[in-house]
Amino acid sequence: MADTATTRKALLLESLRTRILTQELLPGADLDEARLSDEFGLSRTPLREALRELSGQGYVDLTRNRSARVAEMSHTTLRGFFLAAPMIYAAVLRLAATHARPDQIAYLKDAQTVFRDALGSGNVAAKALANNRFHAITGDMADNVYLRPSFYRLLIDHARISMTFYDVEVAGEATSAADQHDAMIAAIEARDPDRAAALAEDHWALSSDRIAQFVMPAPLRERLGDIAPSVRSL
Amino acid sequence: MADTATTRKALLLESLRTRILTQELLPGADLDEARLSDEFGLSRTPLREALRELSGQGYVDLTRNRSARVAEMSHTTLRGFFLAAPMIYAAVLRLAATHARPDQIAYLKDAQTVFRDALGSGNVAAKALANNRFHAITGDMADNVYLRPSFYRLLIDHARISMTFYDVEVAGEATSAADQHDAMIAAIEARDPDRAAALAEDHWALSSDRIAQFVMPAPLRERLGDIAPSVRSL
DNA sequence: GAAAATTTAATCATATACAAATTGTATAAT
DNA sequence: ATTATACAATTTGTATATGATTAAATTTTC
Repeated sequence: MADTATTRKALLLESLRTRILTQELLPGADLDEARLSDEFGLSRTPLREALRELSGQGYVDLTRNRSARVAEMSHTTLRGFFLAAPMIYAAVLRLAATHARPDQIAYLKDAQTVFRDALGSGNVAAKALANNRFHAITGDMADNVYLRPSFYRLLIDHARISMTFYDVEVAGEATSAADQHDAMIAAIEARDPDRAAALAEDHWALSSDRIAQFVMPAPLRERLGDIAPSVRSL
Repeated sequence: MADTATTRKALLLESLRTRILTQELLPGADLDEARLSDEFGLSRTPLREALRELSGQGYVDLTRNRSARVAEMSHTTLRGFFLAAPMIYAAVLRLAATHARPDQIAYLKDAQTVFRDALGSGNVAAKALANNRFHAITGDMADNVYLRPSFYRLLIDHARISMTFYDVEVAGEATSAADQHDAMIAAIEARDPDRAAALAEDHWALSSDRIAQFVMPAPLRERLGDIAPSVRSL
């Protein structure tokens, strides 16, 4: 009985994480305790504890006497994301190349296989989740309790942002991301921290460009009087 | 009734944080739920939620079916601390100098006054807590949700390490730390990110030196046959 | 008709009770 | 003497019930 209950709790945590990462639950969405406890066949006590855990990891925001909500993403947080991401990504991958254990490298290769499969599937959520898992493993490899919380927080929002921006994918970008993953694996396996850090920055630049292009696209350049909905690139 | 209960919960959180920072609760110490709920006049339900929160912030480690424990500090975590601290401290102070609001600067000055008072008092815990509060405010100023969790995690262990090492304080070091705090305030007020970041690194170098001297002191240099307990410096 | 106040419904917070799991101890068998 | 197994005690995990707080809707008053 307790066995099934604890399973349900683990299931709930995994489900909420996935739904938040894939934006099935949008930023700011209300997480009603009664509704969720019904849905997962749990009482409200363990459910509330699960929400506390998710809050600690940055998935959820809590306010006293107010329902839990999916962590917000404003233009301010986006700015903070661009500032912090390159530094943390590079630091984590540098440490990963220093500390990675053989079994972790095996996990990473598995995750990369799953990622390439997801790229072929055309399933946007699968891509974002597979990418998330790949980088989460590098976070474990780095084995630094001080960088981990920030890195995971970044990965959450990187996945959510990707869910928005993978739709307007530029041809070839995804495969070059996959190639970079392979290069990272090689650098880690070769225990080459400098190369790993450099790859992290390259990888980031790629993501960054895509996101920047989405947030600040080339403006429409219609002349006054033009009526036909043609959009010319600059 | 609920008012006093929520107050007790806030009190519990504050008390546990303080006790952990000051090493009154040592790393690895068991946090028995029943005992704590008795001590603070709370039922176990809110107590368990409080422990989840503290776990998210890095004060406490949780394991299934096992009692909560104060977060460990091994030689591995210490190494990770030295690796991550300079980078995160500099980044946070740089952002603080960019984003600090006037009311936050006022808070920071208050905290610095408290810190100088604590230095005079000779109370080791008071020093560590006041220093912790000062830097926590700079963390708020930086206003970056991605750096904050790591920075706070660093501050926790910085305080705990200080509690060990402030005992063997070298004359003049504490006051120069206070002077650096003043310089930081000035840099933030002047909105000079580069100077703020540089000060963070200097400040860190000071802490770092003290800790290094404690962990790796100059070895005893007795000659075989020497009996008198004289300790010569190199 | 609009604004303010009071009531009502919904939701979150805490307390108590019960079930499950782990750890320690004692006894028996090898 | 040592190991294995069973039982008891302690502690954690979950469920249900009760109390407090907030938000909304209706009513009342100006």
